[in-house]
Amino acid sequence: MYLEMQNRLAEHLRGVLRSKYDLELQSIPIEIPPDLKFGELSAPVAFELARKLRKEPKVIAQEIVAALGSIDGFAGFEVAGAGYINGRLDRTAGARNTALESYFYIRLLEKSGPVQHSLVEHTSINPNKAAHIGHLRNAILGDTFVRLLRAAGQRVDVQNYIDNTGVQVADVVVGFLYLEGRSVAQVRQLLDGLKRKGERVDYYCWDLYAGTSQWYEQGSEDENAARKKLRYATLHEIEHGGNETAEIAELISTAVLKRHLETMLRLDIEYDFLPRESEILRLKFWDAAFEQLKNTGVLYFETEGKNKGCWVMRRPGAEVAEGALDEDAKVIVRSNNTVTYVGKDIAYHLWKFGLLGKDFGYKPFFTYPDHECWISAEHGDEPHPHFGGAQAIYNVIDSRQSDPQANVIQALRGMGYTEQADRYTHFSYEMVALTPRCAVELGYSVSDEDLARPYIEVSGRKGFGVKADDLIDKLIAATRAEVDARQTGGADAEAGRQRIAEQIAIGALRYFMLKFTRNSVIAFDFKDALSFEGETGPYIQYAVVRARNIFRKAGITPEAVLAEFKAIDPTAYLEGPAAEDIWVLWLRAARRTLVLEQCISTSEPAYLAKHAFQLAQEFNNFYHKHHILTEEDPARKTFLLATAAVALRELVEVLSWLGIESPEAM
RNA sequence: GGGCGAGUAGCUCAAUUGGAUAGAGCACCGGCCUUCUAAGCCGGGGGUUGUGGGUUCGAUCCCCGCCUCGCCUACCA
Repeated sequence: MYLEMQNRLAEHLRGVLRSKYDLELQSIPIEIPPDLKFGELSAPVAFELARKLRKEPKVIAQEIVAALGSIDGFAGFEVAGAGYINGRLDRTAGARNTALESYFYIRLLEKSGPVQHSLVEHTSINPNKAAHIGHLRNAILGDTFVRLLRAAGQRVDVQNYIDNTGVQVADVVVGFLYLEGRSVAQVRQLLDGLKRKGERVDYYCWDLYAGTSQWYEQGSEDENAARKKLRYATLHEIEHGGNETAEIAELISTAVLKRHLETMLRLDIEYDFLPRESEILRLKFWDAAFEQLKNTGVLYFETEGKNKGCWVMRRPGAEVAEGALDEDAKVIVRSNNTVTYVGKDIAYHLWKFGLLGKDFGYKPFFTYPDHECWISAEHGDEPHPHFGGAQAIYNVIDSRQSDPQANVIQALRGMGYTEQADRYTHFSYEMVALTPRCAVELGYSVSDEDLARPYIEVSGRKGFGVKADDLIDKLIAATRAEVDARQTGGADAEAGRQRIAEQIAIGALRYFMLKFTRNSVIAFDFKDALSFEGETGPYIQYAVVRARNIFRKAGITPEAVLAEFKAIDPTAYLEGPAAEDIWVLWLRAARRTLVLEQCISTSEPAYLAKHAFQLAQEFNNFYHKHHILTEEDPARKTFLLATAAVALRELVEVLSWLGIESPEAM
């Protein structure tokens, strides 16, 4: 409702400016005033025009208000402060519209035109160790953004890129081959053994990877040099394929990848397609990209300076005089003819936009209750769904990768794909680090230098961090204890309690990862993450449960109440000082699509998290002040029930967009 | 050296992207359970928004200088 009214006001203002001053403004910002005494919507447009029209803002505002007349849905307009144009809504109409909004989905961008096809890539954990809290932030941000795009009516493919031939996988393979001295058969045996015992392969690799990383530095200088050589020899065998080393890499990376999918499924996170580095290499994506890059002049062969013999590209924003040597250029093809990571990434991104002229093979890999997740293959199965060829892409990758991401975008732009470059979003976010206190708590030895820092970066290489499954287990144990203590659902609700504890635990975790804006570093601490009070997921879920209890006890459904609400006149209950706090709740409820649009245009899910919290807060406030079931005036009771119904509907819907379930009881 | 980000209440973070009196949570202090569940509600103290200038009707936000911190910047992947 809010978004609709905002657009309506902006359109009318545009019309007034056109007819009265012959002015055409690009955008007419409409804001929500800081206090309800200023109305529900406000336009500071008069300030902007003051200089142009050489009049006082206040005078301009008065002229505009006079010309505005009356607008459907608004009770009136007035000038306040130094020249704000404040609009008051017709509260009765506003409440009725809000109550009418579909109980489940409202398609925000139903406007006109075809449905946008977007591709979101997230998670992308190297398949050589267990997922940790940093990966959780990535996956939760990505998954939530997918939900937001889908809520707005977009068609979205979810991809999880797998670097199964990189140095990280090579390191763990070195561990199996040379530290543990295992053959392919023995690795296979180990995997079977772990499976039988119900142990997690990714945990096993976590330790082995950290051990191997240490091993590279543990020996004498000569030994270390030899070990590094082994490392790169292993890497090249994996890249090349068709040998035992590559076979071990395939076994391990596939087993670990399955574990990652299981971990993420605990958080209700699913994928459609898993493109792998190995197929990008074997299907020769690079060769196709290289031709295009050379033909468009994005890449040039350097004949002088430190990059002599390499194919390089200019960095974005670099200013180099014509004909001068650009020593700072980015190397894409090394002098030994091998391709850098950015080079392969350019090829991959051409594929994402359907510009490469090549495609993956596809095989089914992981089955979800309602769909299949496919994986890339050199020779795929038929038939298969088609991925790639998207109009817009979002890469959920931490901010440390902003440089290579910018290079890829620059390359696309240079090749003439400017529209695609504009629709390429590096959805960047800051890392999750540990507070020194948390690191000590976990038993890591922490240097004095690190103890003085606000946070310490996690490191898979050092085996330093909190594993995702450990955190989830811990959260569920804590919520289960709380649920048991409260005897949630009655004394013999044993079976349901585990389910509820899981819903609350996941709600707490997802909310925790979403409440911070993307470019704020999360300094992780168990105390904060295990908190269920205040600005947390469980606080919001609790509000839902409270609302549901009202309807349970009243013996009526929210839908039935909203149907009854149509028949009463709520005007008397929406006006006057006593009604302000209730009207505030209605207004908040009416803001969902406005917030959704904001989240999508800024790629910032945190706004919706904040919205959910504020809505819950205002509902709790309302819950306390107005006792519904004892209300004697039947019309007023219907009005109060309708208020609760709208709040409940919005809470459940917004939580679902955040990937958080709404438990039946708490 | 260059690039990006950050610096806001004791702590952790917001601030509708330049708007009206800078707000939440935690922590601390004090109240509220015979009521639709206290994972809750109400009240209280807490601020020179790192710093110095500039731009304008208006700056936490934009520009310049300085200070502090983090990350990126290799023909490694």
